[in-house]
Amino acid sequence: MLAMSRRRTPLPPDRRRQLLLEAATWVFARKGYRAAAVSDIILRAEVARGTFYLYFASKQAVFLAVVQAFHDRIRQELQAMDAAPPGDAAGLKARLRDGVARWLRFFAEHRDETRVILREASSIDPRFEKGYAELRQTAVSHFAARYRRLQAARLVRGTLSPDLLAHLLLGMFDELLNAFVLSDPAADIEALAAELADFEWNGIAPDVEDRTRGPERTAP
Amino acid sequence: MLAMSRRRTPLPPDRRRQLLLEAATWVFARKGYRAAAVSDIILRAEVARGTFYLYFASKQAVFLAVVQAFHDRIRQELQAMDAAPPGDAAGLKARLRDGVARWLRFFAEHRDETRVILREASSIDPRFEKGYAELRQTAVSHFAARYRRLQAARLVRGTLSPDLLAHLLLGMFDELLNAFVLSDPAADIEALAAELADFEWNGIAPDVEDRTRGPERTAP
Amino acid sequence: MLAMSRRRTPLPPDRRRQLLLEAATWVFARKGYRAAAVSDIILRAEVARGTFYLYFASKQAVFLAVVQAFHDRIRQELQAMDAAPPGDAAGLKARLRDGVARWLRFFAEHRDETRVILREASSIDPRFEKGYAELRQTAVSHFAARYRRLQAARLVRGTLSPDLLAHLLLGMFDELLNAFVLSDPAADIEALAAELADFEWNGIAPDVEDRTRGPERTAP
Amino acid sequence: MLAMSRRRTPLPPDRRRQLLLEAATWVFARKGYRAAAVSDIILRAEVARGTFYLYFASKQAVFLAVVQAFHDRIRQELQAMDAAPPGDAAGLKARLRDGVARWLRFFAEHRDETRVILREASSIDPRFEKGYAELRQTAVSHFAARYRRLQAARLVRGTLSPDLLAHLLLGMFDELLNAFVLSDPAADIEALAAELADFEWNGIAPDVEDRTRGPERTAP
DNA sequence: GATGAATGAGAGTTCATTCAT
DNA sequence: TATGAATGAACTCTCATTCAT
Repeated sequence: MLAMSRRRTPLPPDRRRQLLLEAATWVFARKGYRAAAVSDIILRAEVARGTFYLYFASKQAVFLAVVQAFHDRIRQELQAMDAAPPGDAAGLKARLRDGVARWLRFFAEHRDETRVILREASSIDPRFEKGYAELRQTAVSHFAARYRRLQAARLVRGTLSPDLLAHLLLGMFDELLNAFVLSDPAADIEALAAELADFEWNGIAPDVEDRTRGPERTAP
Repeated sequence: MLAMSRRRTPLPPDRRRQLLLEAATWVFARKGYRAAAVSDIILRAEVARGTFYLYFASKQAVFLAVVQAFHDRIRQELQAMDAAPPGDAAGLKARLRDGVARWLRFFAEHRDETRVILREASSIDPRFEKGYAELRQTAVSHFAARYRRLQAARLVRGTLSPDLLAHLLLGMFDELLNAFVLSDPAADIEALAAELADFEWNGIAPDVEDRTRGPERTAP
Repeated sequence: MLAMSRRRTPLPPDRRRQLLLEAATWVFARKGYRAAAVSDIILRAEVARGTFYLYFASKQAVFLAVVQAFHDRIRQELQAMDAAPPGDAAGLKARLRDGVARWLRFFAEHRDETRVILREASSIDPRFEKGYAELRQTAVSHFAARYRRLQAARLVRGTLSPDLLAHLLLGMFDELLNAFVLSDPAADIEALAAELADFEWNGIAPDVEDRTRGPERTAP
Repeated sequence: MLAMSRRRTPLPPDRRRQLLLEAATWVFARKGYRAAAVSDIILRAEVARGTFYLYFASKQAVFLAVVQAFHDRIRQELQAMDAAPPGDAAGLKARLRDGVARWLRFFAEHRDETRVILREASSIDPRFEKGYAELRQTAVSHFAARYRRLQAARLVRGTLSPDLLAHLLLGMFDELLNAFVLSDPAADIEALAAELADFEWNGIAPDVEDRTRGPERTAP
C-alpha cells in the first residue's frame, strides 16, 4: 500500500529511447561531452539511473547515437539539395545565395545538435573524430562535385580547384555559423548569405571579357 | 628496478616551468582541456605530482598560461604584419598570398598550441571563451582595417563589408589550417595560399573595367 | 580473497544516513575534525567512498550534521530541566546536585558526541566556532536565569553576578566531565555531583558555629 | 658575482633555533597543529625549508618543543607560588583572589602559547595528550596540596575532597580564561579573580546573619 | 521494464619531508 | 650551515556503471 507505486508508466521502448536521445542532445549541446553527466540526462528525461542503461550501453554510446542521428539528417539535406536544376549563369548567384541561406537556416533550427557536432566531434575525444571527418568529407565531395559541374557548364572559372573551393566555401560557412548565426537567434541569415554569395561569385566568376556583361545579366 | 627511478634533477625554475608548459601544451593539444589530466602532464614532463603544483596553481592555471602565451605570440605576429608597405594593385594579390602563407606557416610551426586554441577556445568551458573571443575579434578588426584601407585606395570593391570580409577570410583560413596544414606536416602551404589569394582576389577585385588592366593582366 | 568483499546491501536511505552519521561521530570524536579522514568514516561505516557523498555533500557537511544533531539534543534537555519546580531552600542543594548529575549522565551517555563538541567546537576551524559559541551562550543564559530566579527568591546571595556564576558552574562541570566522566565509564557521577553541589552551595569557608545549622535550614 | 649571495648570515645555532621556536609558536597558536604548515613557520622565521629540518626533525617535533617549553614555564610559575607564606584566615580570601589573578595574568601574557596548549594538547592527536595530562595532573596535585594544607590549618572545611576541589578550581579557571581573558585583552582580570575567590570562599548560600562574622573577619 | 542505492577507479590538490648544491 | 627544487603519499570529491529489488 505504500510500495504500490514508484515504477513509472511503461512506455513503448522506441518512444522512451527517443526521449532519452532528446534529453541527451539537449544536455550535450549545453555542456559538451565530458562535462555532461549521465545524471543530467536522466534528470532531464525524468527516468531512473538504471533505465538509462537499459537503452544505451554507456555515455559514449548515447553521444554516438546523438551524433549519428544528426549526421543522418545532414546527409539527407545534402541529397535534397541535388534536386535543384543547374540553371544558367543568370540565376546562379541567386541560387548560390539561396543554398547558403538554406544551410544556415537548417543549422540555426538545430542549434543544439550543431553545437555538439561542431564542438565535440571536431575533437576532444579521438573516438568521435572519425564520424565527423567522414561527414565533412561527404560535404566537401558534394560541393566539389557541384563546382565541377558548374565548371563543365563554363559557369565557374576552370582554373580553380573544385576540392579546394569546396573547402573554402565550408570554411566561410562555418565562420558565419559560429560568429553570427549560432550565437544570435535574430541574425539576418538572408543578408549574410547574400554577402557570402556575392563574394563567392565574384571570386569564381569566369574570365573577364564575359564579365563585362556581368553575371547578373542574362546573355542576349 | 625500484631504485632506478626517483630522479631528482633540480633545474632553474624558469627552465622547469618552460618544460612543464611545453608538456602541458602537448597534452592539451591532444586531449583537450577536460580530458587532459594533470597526470598526463607530469608523466610527459617526467616530474612528480607536487612539482607541477610548484609552478602552476591548478590545471586551469596551466591551461591559461598555455593559451595566453600563444595569444601573445599571435598578437605580436599580427602587429608585425602591419609593417609591410601598402603597395599598388600590381603586387596586391601576391601580397595577399604571401600574407596567408605566412600565417599558415606560423601556425604550422606551432601545431600544438594551435590545436589547443582552435579546439578549446571555441569552447566547452565558458571560462576560457572570453580570451579566445577577444583574440578572434582582434584578428577580425585587424583584417577589416586592412580591407578598409584597400577600399580607400580603390584596390578593393567598395560595396563589400570589411567586417564580413574579414570573417570570411578567417573562415577560409581556419579551414585550410584544419583540413590541410595541421593534419599534414608536408602540406604545400604556398599552393594553398596561392589558391586562397586567387579566390579572394577575384572576389574582392574592384569593378570590371579596371579589371581589364587588372593585376594579372593578360599579356597583350 | 578478491570476490569475498564488494558487498552491496541497499538500505533505506534514512537508515544508511544514520549509520554514516554514527560512524562519523565515532571517528570525529577520536581524531578531531582535521585529522579525521573520509576514509576513516567509510571504513567504519563499511561503505564505498561514493556512498558517503550520496548522503553528505562534504566532510564539512557531515561534521555540521553531527554537531547540530547534538546541539539540538542539548537544547531539548536544557528546556526539559525548566520543568522542575523551584522549591525552597531545604531542597535546593539536593536539586542542584540532581541537576548536575543529570547533566553528567546525559553527556556520559553521549560520550562520542560530547568529545566532538567540546574539542572541535572549542575550535581549530573558525567555521565551526559560531555554533558552539551560541550553544555555550544558551547554556550560560539558562543557568544565569536560574541563578537570578534563586536570588529573587533569596535562596542565593544577591551580591553574586548571575552570569559569572553561570560561567563558573559551566567551568566546573566541564572539568568533571573531562577529568572523570568521559575518560571513565564507571565514574561515580552521583558522588561527583554531590561534591560539586556542596561546594557550589557552601564554598570552602570553614564551618563556623552558625553554620552548624547549615544552609539547608532557614535562619530562625 | 651573481651567485655570490643567497646563503644567509649564519646565526648561532641556539639563536636560530629560538627564532624558529617563536615562529612555530606564533603559527601553531593561530592555526592549530594540523592546519599549521611548515611553510607558515619558515615563512615567518624567514628561513629556507631545509633549514627548518636542520633544527627540528619534524613538524611534530617543533610542536612538542613548543609545548614543552611552555609546560616548563608553567611549572616554574607553579613552584614560585609556593613561596608565599600560608598566612591566617584573615587574608586567605584575598590571597586566593591574588593567586587566581596572577595566573590569569600569566596566561594573558602568553596568549599564543596558551591557545596552543589548551586547544591542541587537550587533544586531536593522542601523541600530544600525555604531556598535557601530566601537566594538568601537576597542577591538580599542586592545588590539592594547598587545599590540604589549608584544611590542616582549619582554614578550609575538612569535609571537602582536596583533589576534587583542585579540579573544580581548575575548571572555573579555564572557563574564565577561555570566556573572558583570552578573547579580550582588556578583560578586567582583577574583578574576575575577585568574583571567583568570593564564590570559592563562600559558595552561593545566602548570607545568613551569622555569616556576617564570616571568614574575612578573625573569629573573636 | 524500471528503479535508485551502492560502487570504486580516478580526478585535482596539499604538504611534510628529502637532498644535491 | 643554509638553501629551495623536487618528491609522492594521502587527501577530498566526482561520476560512469552495476544490480538487488
